[in-house]
Amino acid sequence: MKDINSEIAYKFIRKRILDGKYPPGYPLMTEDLAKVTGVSRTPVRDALRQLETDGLVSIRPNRGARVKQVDLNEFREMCELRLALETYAAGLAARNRTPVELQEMRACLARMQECTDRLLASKEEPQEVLEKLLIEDIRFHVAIISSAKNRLLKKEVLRLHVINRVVAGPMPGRADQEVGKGKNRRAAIQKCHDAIYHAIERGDVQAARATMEEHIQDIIDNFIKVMAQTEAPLDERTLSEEELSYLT
Amino acid sequence: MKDINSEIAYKFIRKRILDGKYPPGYPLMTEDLAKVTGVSRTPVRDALRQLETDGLVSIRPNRGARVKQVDLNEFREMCELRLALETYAAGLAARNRTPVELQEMRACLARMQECTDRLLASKEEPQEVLEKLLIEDIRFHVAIISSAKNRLLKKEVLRLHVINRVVAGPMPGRADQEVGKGKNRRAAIQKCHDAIYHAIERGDVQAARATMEEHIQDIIDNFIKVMAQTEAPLDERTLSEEELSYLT
DNA sequence: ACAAATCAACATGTATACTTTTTGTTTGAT
DNA sequence: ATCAAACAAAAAGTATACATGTTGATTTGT
Repeated sequence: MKDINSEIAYKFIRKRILDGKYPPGYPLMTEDLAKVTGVSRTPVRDALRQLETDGLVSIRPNRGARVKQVDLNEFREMCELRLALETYAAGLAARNRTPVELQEMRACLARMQECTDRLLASKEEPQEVLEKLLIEDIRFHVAIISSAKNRLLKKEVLRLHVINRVVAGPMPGRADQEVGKGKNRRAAIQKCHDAIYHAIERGDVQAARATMEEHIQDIIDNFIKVMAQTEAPLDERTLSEEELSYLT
Repeated sequence: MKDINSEIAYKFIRKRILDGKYPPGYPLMTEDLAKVTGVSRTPVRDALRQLETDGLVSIRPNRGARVKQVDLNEFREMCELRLALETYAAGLAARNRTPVELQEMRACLARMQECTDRLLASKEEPQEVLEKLLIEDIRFHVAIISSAKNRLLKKEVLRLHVINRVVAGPMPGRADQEVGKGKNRRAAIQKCHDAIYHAIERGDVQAARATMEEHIQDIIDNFIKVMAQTEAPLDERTLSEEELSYLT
């Protein structure tokens, strides 16, 4: 991010958080991290601050840093943010997309269709295909956000996706959660994607928004369902007051 | 924010940025700030990082920090973000608002109406009334965001408002820009606010969104118009690559 | 005289010693 | 035996000295 050494620390810690080696709640002590990363405490602290703004770490004054734990309420809030941003982005994409971006989306759709077909054909659900499907799904969504031509919007959405990923756990085992389990569901998702694509292609802002909103809402509902039965909700309340400081 | 001393520095610098004493582009040198704030460079650096995540300061590696300058493109992007978030928030508010929150909104509307009436009556436009109008306007919007019951969303919107405020310059002189100049325009805004309120009151999600979107879009259009004739656009490009790091 | 390279100054980035705060344990009184 | 207060260990926060990089001016070569 900023400097050579703090960037080393940043990348190091971030990687481990995304890998799941530092799971949510894991205490991140500056001295230990300094030893492990080979830099001093100062750049480690910088890195932790940066990770805090990424939403991956929470720092409490005089009490150190931990890998962020997201309780169910905060998760809901993050989902609503995604919904607001990605829906709006789809509308922008319908206005601003270029031919090559449309081509990219079509390519993603085709590759996803291929994966889906393969899954429908075989009785088992090979992990490898599921993961490929997930990757293409992400690509598709990123292509749309990119077409919106708004870097801030894109950055924010990607940030939320990354946090989501940490909450959900590491890559292997995520695929079936996100891509959907039943064959019906998978077919439905494919249909959704098609609808979104066509709305964007014909420049229909309202339709792009509506279809995207429905799609994301569906993903989120499914995700929360899976999450609620898996995890025990953990909390970490910090009451606001930003409203007050805002007018002073 | 975090620690005692870095919080001192944070508040100190933030205040001056919002006051306009440190205008956009102003170089923020750690040593100078350390002297002025009475703390050492370390907490000053922390404060600058925090301000960077607030979007008020930009830090470039090995080249120091400056008060953030927003070029016209980035400003447009921020506006689109606001549009996405506040529009969605209005929809949530229509679902989640409580009676006392509705009361608060009505109170704001009444006070704004009073201001508007006073302005329509007198020939001049006393600065004091304009500022009161602006304050009530902000209160109204904050009340809506609060009713959405989403702290993340609210925090993000307030963050954008603060940046907007810095871009627009200090309080005196802003009022006429934001509140609108002509009497027609002011009446139109009042109508917009009423429409938004009624949609939220009757729990009409779609109408709340639609009216809010129209309203914010109108504010933004006006703002950009004023801004474009006032300022020469300045740039500060940093090419992304976050898309790449996202999949690794 | 102008361009490029060099050097000096200055600001940022880093390491480390020092201070303060937190946290858990021991000890003492009821 | 229980609770509380004092204390000790450890980690965060802070200050400062040192290293590294940037900037702009001076010098040198063509």
